[in-house]
Amino acid sequence: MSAAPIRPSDGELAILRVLWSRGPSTVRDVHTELSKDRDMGYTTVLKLMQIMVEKGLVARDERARSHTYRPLQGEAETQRCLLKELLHKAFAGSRRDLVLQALESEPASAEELEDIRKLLSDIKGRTR
Amino acid sequence: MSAAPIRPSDGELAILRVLWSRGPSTVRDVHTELSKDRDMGYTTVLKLMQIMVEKGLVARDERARSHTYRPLQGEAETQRCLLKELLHKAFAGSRRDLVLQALESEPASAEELEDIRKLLSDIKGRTR
DNA sequence: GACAACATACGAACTGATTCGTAGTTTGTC
DNA sequence: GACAAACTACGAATCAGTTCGTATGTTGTC
Repeated sequence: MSAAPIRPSDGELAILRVLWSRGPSTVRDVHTELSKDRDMGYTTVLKLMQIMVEKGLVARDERARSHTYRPLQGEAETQRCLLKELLHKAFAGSRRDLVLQALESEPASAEELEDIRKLLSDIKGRTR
Repeated sequence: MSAAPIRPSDGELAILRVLWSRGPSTVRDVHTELSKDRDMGYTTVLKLMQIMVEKGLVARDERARSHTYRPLQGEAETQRCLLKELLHKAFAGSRRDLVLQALESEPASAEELEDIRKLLSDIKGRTR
């Protein structure tokens, strides 16, 4: 049994997303990547990543002078964790309502809907 | 054009949910309701609701000694707002992935899936 | 009128998250 | 060796959200 996923804060999530897409990275890598969007100092990212080690969100390889970090929990796992939280806080646990609002938020394109329809029949097939 | 919905904090959301389900309520009403779950002081709820007035989340009717509060934005609207935020923070904007994880989180029941399938074809019909 | 019950107002403490400056260490180059 | 560049460590300020104690005002009952 693996441990329950840890809920990352917003800043932590932003860093995790870089690690998920780039694979193990240094603080500089992550900072460079995040700097494309927001404007944050290098040591801010460093500090955040150090905290993430303590929390068990990432592991650090200290063999090289520039430590490399890798995520300790998967993207899907983390997404489910955050979604579950929102499900209970805002939707009283109704997944139906959640999906409804997800699809209503901005008009979904036809391809998007078709895509999701396929997804749904996949899951149904599996459940059967 | 109505104003963009305001993102409520967790505590504010809990209060809004009471107001959505009960309709206009006093601080005491809300406190009584929330006390069933968590354990929080009366003045904590009061303070929170006062802040919500300032933020424009709720309106206050001061005619009676016990002021009554009503929500200024709807439940669905607020849900979409929160969902949209999560969509971009955690799913890189992919609604498909979001719906996928929503359905995978806990195994969905057959009825639940069927329910959502209907929902989907409704939306498709509308888009067409 | 005195008192108890209950209401609002509000300052202040506390928490978790974020941000960054500064200090000190290691590495590479001349 | 001296210097610049790049790294980690860490204390401290700041901010939003939450919590609650205390002050103060109103109402109803005896």
